Amino acid sequence: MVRRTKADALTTKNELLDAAERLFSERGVSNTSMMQVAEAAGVTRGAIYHHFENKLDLIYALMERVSLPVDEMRDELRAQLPDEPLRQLRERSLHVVHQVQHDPHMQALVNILCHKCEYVEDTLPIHLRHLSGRNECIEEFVKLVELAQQQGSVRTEVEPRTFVIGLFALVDGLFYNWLLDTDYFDLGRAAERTIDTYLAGIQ
Amino acid sequence: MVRRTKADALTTKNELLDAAERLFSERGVSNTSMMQVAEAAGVTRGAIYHHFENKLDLIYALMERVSLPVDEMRDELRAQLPDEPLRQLRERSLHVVHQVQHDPHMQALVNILCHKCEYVEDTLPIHLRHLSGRNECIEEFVKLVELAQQQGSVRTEVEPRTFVIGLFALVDGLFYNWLLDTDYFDLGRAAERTIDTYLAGIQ
DNA sequence: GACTTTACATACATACATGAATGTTTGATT
DNA sequence: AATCAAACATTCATGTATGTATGTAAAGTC
Repeated sequence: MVRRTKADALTTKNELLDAAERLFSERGVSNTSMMQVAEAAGVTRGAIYHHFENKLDLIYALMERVSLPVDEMRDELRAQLPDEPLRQLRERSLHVVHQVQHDPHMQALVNILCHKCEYVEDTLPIHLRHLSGRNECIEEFVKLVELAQQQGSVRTEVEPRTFVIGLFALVDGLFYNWLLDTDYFDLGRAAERTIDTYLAGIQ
Repeated sequence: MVRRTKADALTTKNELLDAAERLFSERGVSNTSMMQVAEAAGVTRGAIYHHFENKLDLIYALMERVSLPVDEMRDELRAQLPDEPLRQLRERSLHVVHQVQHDPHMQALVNILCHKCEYVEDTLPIHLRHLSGRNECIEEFVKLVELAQQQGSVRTEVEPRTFVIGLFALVDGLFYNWLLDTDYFDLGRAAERTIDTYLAGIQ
């Protein structure tokens, strides 16, 4: 099989991304060769190197496919619950949890970043992106907690930043452990209970 | 350099372990070859394959060097605080946090397991060990929460298991994020505050 | 003191993975 | 209709990791 229309090329590219997502998530990034990805997508290595520069570029493209809907959710909740900053925190956290639990792409990607990919110098650009996204989100959350504090619904001795770091740690930790063994507990249920417990601790 | 006494051999073995710990933690497991470990320890590859069967065996040996002091702490606290199960939880959690923060070996190992090693089929024995240790510990913690519930210091609608999973997630998440950038927040301080917040949520 | 074993070093065979170079076919353009 | 370029396939050159086999000198053993 040789060369196709532009639409077909896009199909090939997506099949490559799907295959990469699956193989990386199943067998690990450094344990999966470009050839294996190509074979799984039904093409040769030539196809991959035509669409992506190298493995890093491929992972990078995987990330681009997902992380968009986070921002919409923020704006939506901000409009819906303008006077309840803590509920915005809660709903945004639970929303991400819900995505990871039910969206296969999201789940595979978080799994890759969490368990199937080593944090080394080569992958720095990817992880820098990860970190900057996280930090940005933390800043937003801190503002929400400060707002709640001004409203009097959060004790004044609570440090907003430390509290938010804990919330992120809780969610990340739930992902981390759940992805190790998705049968060990129900993610959505555990997230709801534990986040509410954590939130109850500052009120 | 050729062959030495038994004591020297043990030194060589430990230098190999130190080198592996450092390189794995700095550059990732699959990104570090046996030869690099050997060179860093000042020996040739032959030395490694003499002391360890392969890379997995080496990682396994790294784990053996550390995880012992956890059990002592449990027994000690159980004796010291027999009537305060929640404080046992708190102190045990904070103790592990303290270890990760201040013991270089522990920190490197957690870093390796967390960020520098892919969870794939090859490394299954290692991760199974990790999981079984975790689950065992979770069971102990659940018993402590149930005890606290019987004492009336924890609300009855709290599910002990879910609560404990959250506590583990919180601690794991703190490790996970702190190890990504140890300057971003102070681990010990954040752990103390957030764990107390979480515990306050069930009282 | 002879013999065996330990503790490595050296050398080799094999197996992949990568990246680039080159070839080929067909859609797109004019 | 001719040309160009996209979309791959194929091939090759290179580097590198692994495991093993073999060599060797000193330590242990009796």
